[in-house]
Amino acid sequence: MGKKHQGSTTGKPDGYDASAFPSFAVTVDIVILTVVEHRLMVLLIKRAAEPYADSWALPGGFKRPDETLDEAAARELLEETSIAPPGRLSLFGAYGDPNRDPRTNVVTIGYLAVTPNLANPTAGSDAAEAQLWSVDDVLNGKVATAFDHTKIIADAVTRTRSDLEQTDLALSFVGKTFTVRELQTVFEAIWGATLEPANFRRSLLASTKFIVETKTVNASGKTGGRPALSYKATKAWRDGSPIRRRQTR
Amino acid sequence: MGKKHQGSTTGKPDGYDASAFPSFAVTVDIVILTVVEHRLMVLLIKRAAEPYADSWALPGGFKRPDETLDEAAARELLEETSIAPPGRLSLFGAYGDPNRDPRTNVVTIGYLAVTPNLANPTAGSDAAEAQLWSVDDVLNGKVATAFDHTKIIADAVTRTRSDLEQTDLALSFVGKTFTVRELQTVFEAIWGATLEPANFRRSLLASTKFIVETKTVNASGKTGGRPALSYKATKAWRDGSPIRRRQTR
DNA sequence: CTAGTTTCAGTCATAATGACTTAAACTAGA
DNA sequence: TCTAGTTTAAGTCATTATGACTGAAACTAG
Repeated sequence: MGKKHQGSTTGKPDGYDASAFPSFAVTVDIVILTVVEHRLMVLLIKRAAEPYADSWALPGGFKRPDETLDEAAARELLEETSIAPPGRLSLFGAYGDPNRDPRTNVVTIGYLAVTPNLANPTAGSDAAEAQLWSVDDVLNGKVATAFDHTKIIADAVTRTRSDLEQTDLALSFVGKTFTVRELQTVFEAIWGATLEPANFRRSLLASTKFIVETKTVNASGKTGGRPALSYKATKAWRDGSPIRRRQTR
Repeated sequence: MGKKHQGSTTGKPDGYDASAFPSFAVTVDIVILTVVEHRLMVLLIKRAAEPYADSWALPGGFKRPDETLDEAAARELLEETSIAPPGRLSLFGAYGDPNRDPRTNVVTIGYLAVTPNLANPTAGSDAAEAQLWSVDDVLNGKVATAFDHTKIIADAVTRTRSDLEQTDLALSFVGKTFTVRELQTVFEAIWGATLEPANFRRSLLASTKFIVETKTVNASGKTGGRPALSYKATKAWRDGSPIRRRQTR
């Protein structure tokens, strides 16, 4: 605690002089993830204007002075994608590199949203502008993204991988009822791993039941094989995921 | 994707008109944690000026336009506490509620820093202004904090509890060499739990060695008992903590 | 009716964990 | 100097969790 402080101990201005500190634009960017056909996908929107015209960008926009960051994220999600407030909309990062936006100083807050594999996620009046992309392709640079959005998506995926093990995030990727295989597909797609179906099932149905059978019928386009039972999650998942990521030793 | 977008698909301005979007001050606030005598402590600075004069606040300050958020956090940490760049300085949250600062629109980014239990952490020329407080006391409202800093500290602690299980964060709380008991104290203080010393030791020294003995002597003010061996961490910790938090079933 | 596929269920050996017990090495006081 | 108390280190045992399989059950497609 050697150095002396200037005025306020927090460095914030004592008075109201708005010109005494640099000003920034603040935006929220939303990483919407879903699993489609065993692949983790992210929703991106094609930019029409410069900079980064024709590049693919995360949905998002400016925070307003009279709303919280959470509210801004929920509002932008609805405005730009028509996706209803999902069960989960969580902040995972902040990005403020000086030149991340060539126009002005923009600090953006990254939010993570997850939706079940919708029947036709990109269908809509703006279908041509919004599209699901494979996360692998985005992170491998096969998709031209705007700003530092590749980095933001990478961080969101890292958080998602971790939250799979720590929370009940996996349930956000499936519907209210689901089959064991559907759940396993989520873990496999996000972790990029293959799990033993029998062991996976056992972990969910061990002494502490993480899922219980339901009578609902699952109408999936099956290709053959024994029909899967339909399950729903119990509250046990609140205390941590039953599925552990196997560390590569 | 129902609603139409106005101009830019990301909601960012197409031109350069700085008045087209609301401006904010952006600050970084740093939660510095350490463990002293079995208790998790946080470093706070007494505010001299309004608002919240005489309240206790997190060290922090304004981000400059020409620096990254990480750089701003490192700079403010050094300026306000003279703490050298710690091994870890990680972003854990962002706070932008409309009225969190009564003077102007301030969005703050929360950073977590951790230091070993220094011999005399608050000693220095400004000792009267900076002080370690028990995290429990802060979260129980026994300390008058400025702004929404109690909430920020709570989030930092939540992240710390989680990172203890996921990363090698625990090592940041101790020196380069340490005793098994010192490490256990860190886990116990942060998780608010008691661990079996024998099992704790076994987890660290199992087939995969997370710590190895060193020849250095630990000069701690002992009160009696068998002298503890000195250990240092191995790289095995990179793949996840050997100590798991026991879920309260 | 048969082959193929997928879900569901069980076995077995090994690893990890919680709860203890015991030994070792020191300090402090009688 | 001896003894009680304390702390670290090390070992035991039963239970649970996990990886790797095997096999039965229930469907589809030809």
